[in-house]
Amino acid sequence: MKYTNQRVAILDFLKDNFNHPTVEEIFETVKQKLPRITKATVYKNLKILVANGLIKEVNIKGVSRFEAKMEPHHHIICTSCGKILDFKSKELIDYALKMIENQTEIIIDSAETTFFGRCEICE
Amino acid sequence: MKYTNQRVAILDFLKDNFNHPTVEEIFETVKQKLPRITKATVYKNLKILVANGLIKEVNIKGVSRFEAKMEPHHHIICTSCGKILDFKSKELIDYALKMIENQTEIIIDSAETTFFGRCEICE
DNA sequence: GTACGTGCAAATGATTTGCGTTAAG
DNA sequence: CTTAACGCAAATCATTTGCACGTAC
Repeated sequence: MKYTNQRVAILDFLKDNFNHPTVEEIFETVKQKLPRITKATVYKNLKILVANGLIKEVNIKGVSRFEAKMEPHHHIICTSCGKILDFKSKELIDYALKMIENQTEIIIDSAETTFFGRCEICE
Repeated sequence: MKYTNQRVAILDFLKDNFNHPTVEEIFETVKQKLPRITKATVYKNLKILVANGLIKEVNIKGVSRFEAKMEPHHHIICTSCGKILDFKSKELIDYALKMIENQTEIIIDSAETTFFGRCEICE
């Protein structure tokens, strides 16, 4: 994979942004640095960056969002303001895996949990 | 909400089908009973059935799927054959909620967990 | 220099919308 | 009877693709 300007700009943006931006938001921001970039290029690059394990794609309410935080973690979505918070808990991940291991024959590789609620500002 | 033939057919199909069908699959099946039904009608009805709490929408790998099983449960997806299994564990749900309650100010209403792994046939 | 990536425009696919007609209650 | 829902076609929106040109390595 070549580290082109476009690719690096997308990566840099995601490394600094913890709001789980959508394709549209990534495109609009990167466009400010590289005005000639197109959405097709953003799409192609996001796919390649995901495939190379440099970013993660999360689907929230049918919308694709991206993040550069690679450690396993959960997402909490405020159903009032739409904010997406990260929630990391190794205990919870381990507990879930043990639970499944005990009750099924299935070998789990990864898990994705999304919680819905109201954040401290909105409640 | 009126219980039209189309709506009842969709509901009946989902009540008997535990494979988390997509819009396309629902459309193709219901079409056999009601040949004049269109995809637009299926879309409109799925939305209304979700809004009325009669079915649930789950988004798996960017694809919308539907189910009539309303009790909270988790999904396990076999990354080899694509099969989607249900996994119900009240303990796990309670544990997750307690974990968040202890560590944040957020009030959680619901949670959606998707596990990725290989099923007993594929492993 | 070569292969991979870019930008553009066109294609595809999913979902939504508007509207005249039909049927549920 | 009245209003919500249907079927159809067109519109919209997200994402993908093909291809000539450009650039990272």
